[in-house]
Amino acid sequence: VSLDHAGETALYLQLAEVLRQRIRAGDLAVGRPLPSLPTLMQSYDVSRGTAHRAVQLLIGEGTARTAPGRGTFVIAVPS
Amino acid sequence: VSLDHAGETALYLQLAEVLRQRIRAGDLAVGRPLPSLPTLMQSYDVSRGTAHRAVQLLIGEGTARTAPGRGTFVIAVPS
DNA sequence: AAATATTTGTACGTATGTATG
DNA sequence: GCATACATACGTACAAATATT
Repeated sequence: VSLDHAGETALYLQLAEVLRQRIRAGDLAVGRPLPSLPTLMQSYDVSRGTAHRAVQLLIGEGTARTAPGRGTFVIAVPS
Repeated sequence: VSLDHAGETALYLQLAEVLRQRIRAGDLAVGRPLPSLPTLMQSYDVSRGTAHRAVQLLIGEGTARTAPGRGTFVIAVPS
């Protein structure tokens, strides 16, 4: 699953939606950590700031929660 | 030997080169540990991440090797 | 044997500067 | 001018491995 770097939709929105889909599909399960920012950066070819912004969306939606120094964990399946 | 915090060259690149020079000069001898990350942070006024990144460059070049929990040791003199 | 300290690795959050559309 | 994106750098925190007391 790759992002459209030339598209009209912001990368951080694309990445957030990809992550939501992976959670819905069970690829990223509740209680498990999201891929780290460095991993997201590599996997989707985005910068730290962009990866961070996407994850912050999920946190704002109540889908994930950050444990400082440990990671960001899935806490709910997004609708 | 101080780093140019306002310069154009990235700090981690400057620090890596300073360490290479110290190894070439024999100040940091083969078989001896590099300064620890906290020491590098203090000595050169950089953050942990910056110090770590510089050391990783030396490791990638085959100049140093990490012994987990003990330190990072000089294993070769860089060209 | 156990608690403490040191060192590394990893990760997050934030800020600044620069470039592009 | 503003939003987006990247690179760099800071500070902080937790875990694992090792060393010390």
